[in-house]
Amino acid sequence: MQLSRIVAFHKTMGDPTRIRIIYLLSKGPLHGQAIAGKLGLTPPTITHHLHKLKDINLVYTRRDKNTIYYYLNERVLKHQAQTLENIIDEKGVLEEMDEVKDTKSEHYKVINNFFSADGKLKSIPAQRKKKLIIFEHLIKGLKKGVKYEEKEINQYIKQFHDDYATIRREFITNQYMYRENGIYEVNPSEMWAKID
Amino acid sequence: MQLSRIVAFHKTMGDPTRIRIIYLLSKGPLHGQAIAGKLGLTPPTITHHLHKLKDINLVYTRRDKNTIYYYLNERVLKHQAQTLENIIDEKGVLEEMDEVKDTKSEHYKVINNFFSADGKLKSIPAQRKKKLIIFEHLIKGLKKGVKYEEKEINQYIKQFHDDYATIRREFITNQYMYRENGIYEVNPSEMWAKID
DNA sequence: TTTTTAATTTGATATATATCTAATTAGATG
DNA sequence: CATCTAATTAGATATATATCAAATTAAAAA
Repeated sequence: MQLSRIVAFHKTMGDPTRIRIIYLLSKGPLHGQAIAGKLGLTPPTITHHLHKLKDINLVYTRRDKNTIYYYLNERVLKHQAQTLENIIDEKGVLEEMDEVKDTKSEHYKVINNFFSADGKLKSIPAQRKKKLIIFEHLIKGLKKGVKYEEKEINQYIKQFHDDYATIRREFITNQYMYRENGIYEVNPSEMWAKID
Repeated sequence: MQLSRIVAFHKTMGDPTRIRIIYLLSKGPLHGQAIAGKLGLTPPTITHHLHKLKDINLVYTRRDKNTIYYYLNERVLKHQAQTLENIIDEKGVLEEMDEVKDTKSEHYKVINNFFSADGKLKSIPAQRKKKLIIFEHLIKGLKKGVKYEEKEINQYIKQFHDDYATIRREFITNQYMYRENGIYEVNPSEMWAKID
């Protein structure tokens, strides 16, 4: 898990209105005006918060005629809860912080050049070496041993770049993941394409 | 759990510097200037963050001569992680938002009644059953297989309640821990006093 | 007592953000 | 097309906060 993602999650959770929204949605989907009504706030305010909740992938939407229903993505909540516990137990949670990766390393530079301040991928590097560094970075946001559906992978990649199809394909090509019957899973790192 | 406590926790966690501090402390206690050095920030900034971390009871301190060492309170992290998961499992995590409080488990209720908002133990329950629930909760903050000195045990208990001597004695009486030559260690849970 | 060291407080600055009203957009329906 | 409805955007305001330099405090050492 990347530091920026952990921070983004908690920052989003650190607001009473958003916790209330999550609580409401945990009992079933609702549309915007219903949420606004229940919380005594205006629709623009709700839009504002739902946008932030969508940014961390905690809600998703389904449209029915003119009305958009908001659903809670419980998987993300569970996953973040585990990450919290793992900060203490596991080494891997915040691996990017270890001093081993000194700030002058090439990896760090490439990542800094291609990711914008808000964590989005500005473009996909043309150079193979840099491209692999970026992909390796992205793949770390996925859990090992977890089976993902294709749309989950798309959703995850879309956080960083619109062209999720290309990146998803590259994940397979470079053996960061494998696919079986439309189910994706992260490969052990020994199988990944070699950067040097 | 009160809404305000959940929000305060996540608001505090929603900052990269504080996550870094937590990560550093998860590897062992450090004093202020050491943290400042490792993170490339000034002591006032670290003070600022440590104050916020103390507000949610996530760190505690021990003074050694002129130097104050900061310790991570892992129990609080675990507890909040559970709360996160329980938001969706309708265990009454946000009871103040919902009139239906009966779904709460008895353990949960007792813990909520006897712990104050900032995680301190308001009093030691008189009823044996409740008392054991509280002790079981406290004992989970200690590591299994680790040998503690008596003053370490005292230090740990003092985070929650001033009368550490009584609680430490109860730990032994109810077989949550055993003592040998002044060294304490957590017993396997089969040996603990039975609550029902 | 004087000096040293670590931590804290104070005050300033820059940035972020929660909320509202008013205006606009996107679909659906007549 | 014209109208209705739900959602979003734009712009404004008020509040919070992360950070630093400078000044101050607290405890230990000399």
